[in-house]
Amino acid sequence: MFSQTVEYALRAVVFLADRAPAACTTDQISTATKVPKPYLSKVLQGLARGGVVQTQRGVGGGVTLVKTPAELTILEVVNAVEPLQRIRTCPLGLASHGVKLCPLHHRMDQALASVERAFQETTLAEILAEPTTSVPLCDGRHVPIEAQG
Amino acid sequence: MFSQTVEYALRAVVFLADRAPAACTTDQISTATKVPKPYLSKVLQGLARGGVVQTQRGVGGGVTLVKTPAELTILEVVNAVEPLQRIRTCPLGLASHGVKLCPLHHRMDQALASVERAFQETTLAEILAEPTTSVPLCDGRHVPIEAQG
DNA sequence: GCAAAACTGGATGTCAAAGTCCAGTTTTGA
DNA sequence: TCAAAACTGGACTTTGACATCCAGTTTTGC
Repeated sequence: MFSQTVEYALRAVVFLADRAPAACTTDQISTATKVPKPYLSKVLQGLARGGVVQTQRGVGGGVTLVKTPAELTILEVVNAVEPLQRIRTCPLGLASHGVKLCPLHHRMDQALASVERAFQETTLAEILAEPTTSVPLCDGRHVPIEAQG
Repeated sequence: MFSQTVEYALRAVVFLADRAPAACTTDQISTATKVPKPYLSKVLQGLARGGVVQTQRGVGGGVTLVKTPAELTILEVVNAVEPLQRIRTCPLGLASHGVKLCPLHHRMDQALASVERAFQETTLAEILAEPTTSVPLCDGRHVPIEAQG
């Protein structure tokens, strides 16, 4: 249902949000999120083009979020790499339908709308803050030195 | 978001529901739904394996729905050709997570759940009955002879 | 200046989904 | 019986997503 690219982009952004506002290298993100490094760099390029992250070359460089985790929604991340396509015109291309969808495609679009809404309503900060019995982020969660036992 | 195969399967089933309980040939369905005939036959084979339709060879044969339109949901059609995959385990394969999903994948799965719910709640009969200003089915809607002007 | 750290962008490889083709089987009706 | 109507199943082609590789560019610190 969701492409690998979207899954990878979200993992990377969650990791970056956890480390924000520090810059992280592609290597660090790749290791923590288990995304193949060469492909991750492509995904990050997409996120950069979409205005979600900034990159900085050279020693000490890396990737950082443009917005704070509290301002960034899942939807923005998804739309940066692979825009969520709502159904706006009849896929059969029937001129007679114009802008109005037939009942089938209307229902399908409602399902897409519910996904869009769920993604729109969730910020990265909320994901990091969510209480859970397991480790909050899928591995690689940053724990400040002073907080470690 | 939804594959071509799912889109094609739904178009075919909506058409069959409209003609139910009559049998339709692959040719008729292909023409009305604008799905390439060779590929449509593959999709229909999937629907047959999934128990959504029955096929009958030979002169006068064709494809029919196994259930009535009122009993058949969109979800059943989708699951027959391409099961909707909920996220049940951590995609990173972390043993430490067990059955509990991290917040990111929990949110993604909630989005999938909302799609599943929307599809579960809609029957083919509801799609055919839905009032709309445009033609109810995307072209090829059956109008009984006695009702034509 | 130079070497190491990092990202960039183009070329390439791999694989599954989408789509096509066709010879074969079943069924009906004349 | 036989031809036409229909579906079946396997082989093949095409396309795009996923993934890799590498030479090139930018930046920093010594």
